[in-house]
Amino acid sequence: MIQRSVRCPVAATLDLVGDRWTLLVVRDLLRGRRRFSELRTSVEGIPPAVLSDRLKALEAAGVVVRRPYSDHPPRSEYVLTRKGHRLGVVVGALATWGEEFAESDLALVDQECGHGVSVVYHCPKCERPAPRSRVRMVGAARP
Amino acid sequence: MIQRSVRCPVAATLDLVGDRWTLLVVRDLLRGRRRFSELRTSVEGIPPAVLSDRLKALEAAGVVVRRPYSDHPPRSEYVLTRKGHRLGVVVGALATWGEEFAESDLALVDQECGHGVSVVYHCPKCERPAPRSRVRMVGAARP
DNA sequence: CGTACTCAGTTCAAAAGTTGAACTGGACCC
DNA sequence: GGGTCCAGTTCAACTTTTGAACTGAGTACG
Repeated sequence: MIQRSVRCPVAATLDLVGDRWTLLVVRDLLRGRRRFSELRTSVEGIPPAVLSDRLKALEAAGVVVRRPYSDHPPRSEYVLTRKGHRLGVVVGALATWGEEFAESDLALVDQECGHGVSVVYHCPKCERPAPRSRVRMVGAARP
Repeated sequence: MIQRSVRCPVAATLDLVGDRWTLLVVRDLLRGRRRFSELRTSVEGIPPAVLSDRLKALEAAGVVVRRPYSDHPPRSEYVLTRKGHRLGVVVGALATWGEEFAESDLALVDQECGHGVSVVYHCPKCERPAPRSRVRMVGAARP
């Protein structure tokens, strides 16, 4: 994806993971898939050349690491970094919206209570949810 | 975007808003932009033909409504529906990730307390945040 | 030993999507 | 009557994606 003169975090994120198929690959890495062949079947319809490309791009972006687990024949698996795991919230937000507004039969659940969870705004300092209506995107000069 | 045989909410959402530029258009609609010319300048670099296409697709998906505000010359503005406003959490999640992991100088803030907010998992029944580590995507047969 | 099959990709031509630049056609401005 | 703004459209060049076939090393079966 083309480098924009972006300082917008949304655009910056989409530059890294906004290409077609990329977030579906991340979704399945989050679900524990690690190998090329696993991803190839679980990301339904992805052409192998695209999967290969996306994994290279995700590696270059520091979202996954490639871990060889055999030399002969050369075999690797792909594991999310911390940076990659944090994309879970993005995938979760897409899932939450899709559950409400598109046809689907998968859901996010909290394993402890078993309830369906959603993705919401949250103020970490006040330790409380921040209602949608109160949230704005603003310029914030950073060092 | 091509119709997949998907029941995955992530894929379903990406089918509607996963095309290049689409979420940047939504970002600026969330920021209150309404007119073609406003969007054209605020979504930096978007070719007008693409903006036109994306607005048509968002309208077809029920994410925006086109509201004529003049007959001669014909002029419309584009306003998010409830469905469209709910994409705020997706855009917010992309922003949260981008703030932490990519270069940016915009932030999400709660207007009431003034603090930066992030996007997190939340269990509405238990009324508490759900830690990332506890959240799983599972099959959930729906009527 | 020979054949089949798996895994992790690569190759390549055709199709689809994107870009950039120019153009349209009203309305308003002076 | 010339210039500008708005909301787009047109089109050729370019890039990306798709789908199908192929590779090459290793394992498994008989």
